[in-house]
Formats: sequence, C-alpha cells, structure tokens
Amino acid sequence: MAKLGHYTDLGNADRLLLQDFEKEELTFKKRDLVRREGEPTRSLFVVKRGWFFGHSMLPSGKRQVHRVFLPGDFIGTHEIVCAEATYDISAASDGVLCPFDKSGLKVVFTRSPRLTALLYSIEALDQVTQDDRLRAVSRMDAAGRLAHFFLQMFSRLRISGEQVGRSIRLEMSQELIGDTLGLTGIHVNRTLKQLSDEGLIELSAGVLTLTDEAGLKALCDFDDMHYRIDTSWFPDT
Amino acid sequence: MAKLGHYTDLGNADRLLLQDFEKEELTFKKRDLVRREGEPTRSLFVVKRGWFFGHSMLPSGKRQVHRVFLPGDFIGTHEIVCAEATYDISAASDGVLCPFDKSGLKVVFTRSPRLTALLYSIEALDQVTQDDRLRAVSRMDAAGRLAHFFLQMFSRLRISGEQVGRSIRLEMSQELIGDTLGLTGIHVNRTLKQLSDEGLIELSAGVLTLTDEAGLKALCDFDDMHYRIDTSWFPDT
DNA sequence: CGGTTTTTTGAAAGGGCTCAAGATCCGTGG
DNA sequence: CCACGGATCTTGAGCCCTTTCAAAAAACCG
Repeated sequence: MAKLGHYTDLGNADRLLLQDFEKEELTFKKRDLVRREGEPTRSLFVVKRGWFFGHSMLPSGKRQVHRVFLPGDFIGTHEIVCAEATYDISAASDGVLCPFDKSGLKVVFTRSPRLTALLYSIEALDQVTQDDRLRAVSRMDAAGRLAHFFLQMFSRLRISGEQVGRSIRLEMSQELIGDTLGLTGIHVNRTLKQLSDEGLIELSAGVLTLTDEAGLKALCDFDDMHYRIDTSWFPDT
Repeated sequence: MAKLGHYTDLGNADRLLLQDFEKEELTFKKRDLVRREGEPTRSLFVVKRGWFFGHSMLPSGKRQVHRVFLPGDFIGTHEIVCAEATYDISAASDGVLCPFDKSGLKVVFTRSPRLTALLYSIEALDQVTQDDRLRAVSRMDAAGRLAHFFLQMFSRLRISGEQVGRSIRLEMSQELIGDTLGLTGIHVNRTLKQLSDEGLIELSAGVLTLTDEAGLKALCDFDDMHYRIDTSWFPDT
C-alpha cells in the first residue's frame, strides 16, 4: 500500500480493497521454491518482506532470471493471463509473501475504476522497466549492464518507501546477478572488481555502495524518469 | 477487434467502445517516423495495416528495437504511465495507424469491467511475450534467437486473424532484425544462411518460409502456450 | 568446526563484432 | 522502359569480450 500510495492518493474504499490482498502470510527461507513453472496460477502474491526472483532453465543448462521482486511488488500479475505459471519463483533471501486469489482482481475491476487504472499503470510501468532492462542486456557490455542493474534496483527500492541511502544489502549472489543480466557469474565477479577499482562502487559483506552514481549513469545511459506515473487520465472514483 | 475477439466473446456495448478507437486513420510510408522519444504521449494507436517498430539509440551508437507492432496491436499502452514517450516509433513498411486519445481508456475503465479485464490481459500477455524474448536475447546464441524471433512472429500473426501458412512477408531488413535481437546485421546474415543450409528456413525476396518448424522449436525451446488467455476470472459485464 | 555456498584468479577457446569492399535489389526520375 | 543512387545483402579476415574449465581461497551456516 505504501508503494501504491507513492503514485496517487487512494480513497478509503480503495484502501479497504487493497487490504484484502494482505490478509494471509507465508514465510520463506532463502533458496525456498515458492512455486514451480507449469503449476496452475491459482494465486498471486504481494511481497511483504525479503527479495524473491522468477527464473527458468534453458535446455542448454543456462538459467535466466526473469525478474527480481522487492518488498511492495506484486508477483504474478503479468502471468494472470496464463493458466499455468511460466517460470519458477524462489526466495533470494528470507522473506514473507501475502497470497491472494486471482478473483480478487475481479472485485477491483468491478468496484473501483480508479484503483483499476492504478493497477493497470503498475503493470505498464513494469513493462517500461523491463523494456529498459532488455535494452541494457541486449546492447550493453558487462559494465554497462551491471551499472544499469544497480541503478534500477536502487530506484525501485526508493519507491517502496524504504529509506535508501547510498548503500543497500544486495540479497543476490554474483551468479544470480549474472543469470539476470545474461552473464557468467565469473564475469560478473571480474567486472565488479573493475567497477570497484574505478571507484564507482564498493562491495563488501553483501553490502553494495554506489560511490559514484553519476559515473554509473554515464556508463549505461540510465534515466530514472520512469518512476513517476502520469495519473491525469485516471477516472475519479 | 478481430484480435480481441480471438480471446473472448465481446458484448455489443464493448464493441461500440472499441469502435471509437478506430475512428481516425493516419497513413505512413516505410521508414516514416511516427513519433519521437521524449514527445508527450498524447495518443495511442491501433495498427490497422503494415508493420511498425519502437526503437532507441544508445550512446555507443547501437540501436535497440524494443518492439515490433503488427496489425491489430495497440501501440503505446505500456507507456501510458509516462508523460513522455520512452522511444521512437517508425514504420517498417507502408501502413496505417488509428490514433486515439489516452482518455479513451478512462471510458473503458469506467463503463466496462469486462473489457477492462481484457485490456489488462492483453497488456499482461504482452509482458509474457517480452519476457520470453528477453530469455532468448539474454541466453541464446544467434541461431536460437532468430528461431525464437521467427516463431514468435508467426504465432502473433496467426492470432491477428490473418491467414498465415508456412510463409510470410518479412517486413524487416536483416539489420533491423539484428537490432531487435542484440546482434549485428552482418551476423544475422551469416546465421540466416546457416539456417537455410540446414534446411530450417527459406528466405528469398523478402518472403520467409519455415521449412522445419519443429527443428526451429528445438533450437530455442519455443512454447506457444502463451496465446490463449485465461478468462475464467473476468467480470461478467 | 566441517560442509556447503560463494568469491577469486588464471589460461585458453569461441562466438560475435569490426572494418572493408563488392554484389544486389529497388524506388525514382528522365 | 532504362539509368542512377541509396539501401540491403554477402563475404572475408582479424580482433575482442565473454565463456569454459579448473582450482584455490573465503565466507557462511548449523
């Protein structure tokens, strides 16, 4: 709710509808599998605590991390159209999820055009973010991809209402980051070292510090404008 | 409307709402710029005829094609959250677009929960498609990426209600395909030749034929399940 | 404190890129 | 209907970023 509230004012009725999404809680430990690819997508989730990620294997044995889910994110909204899950979901750290039924959205769609518009926008925003990621993964070298990934991560965390300074706890192994960016864990390691040597980042004991944010931005043409959405066309209620 | 009707039955009221999206027409010639990155996103489009594509430049001089838009597709729905366009849009072939105002969606959201759910699903489906594309671009070699791209293209065209056999007219240069897949036009050319030599495809005079669809699928782990959506949770009206 | 998961580092191989240049295709104007 | 110029397709050679394979050091967890 903190995250959604970041974008627009919510009426009381809308707050009540949203509360229904966080009634239940499920606890997971790092490396736990939340759901396997191919399972019926009965429920969606809201991330309450911790980091999660969606991933799938390729026949070649390579793994792709499709998304990283942070506190406040919805999990599975984009797969709602599929009868079966399109990829696995696991916990990147210890964490808590709130599951709710697909049909919960039906209620929102019927009762609150404004909240619907907001959900639609969240979905759309997610796509803009993914698009940006595709651009980085598809066209940049290792240093650029990492810079882009870190900046996007910071940007997303800042929105969820958490206090984020220049440092965060990175709840992902270098291998996992590699699978997110289409790189080998090994090469992630080498590139990370390079970025450190150049004074752009600092990384120790799982804590990542952006020493030179401007320098990182220059490396990957990052533009943070995505995170304020245009609500001018929203219905009033 | 043919495309949306592919997914679910539309009531009369919904058909009327949709008709409003195709009132105007704009004609473009191959290579025309439809809209530039940074422009205010006043209107969205429906593709009536021809192929279009969204693209952006990187500081390195490389170009990324974010999406290819085919007849029946909406253009710009995912960017509706941004006040400004996130990338350029150009015509890949001669074609016709139907522009309509952002606020057209407001009407849909307010009047028809069912149509709203459908639009939301289209958006979500698009994301599943893009996710799949990311997986290919991020983790497969050139042959796999091309195979995946072609199969996805065929699959999308089949849904739009057009009659598609084993051949289509490919309205994209090899360079453009390269920019879509994170490859050089030159390397696309070489790989295309390789695929031909192996009897998987045939390509001449801009017409692409999938000679061995199963072979291509094996190359890229393609799964076409995405194109039937789950409407079980849709509101009734 | 022992086992597992991560991080590091080295050396060699490979897929895709760059640079270059010719061949083709195609729309346009005469 | 033909000629011209730009776009697109081809092909060759050498280079570079990233991957592989291997193995040791560190860090983490119960």
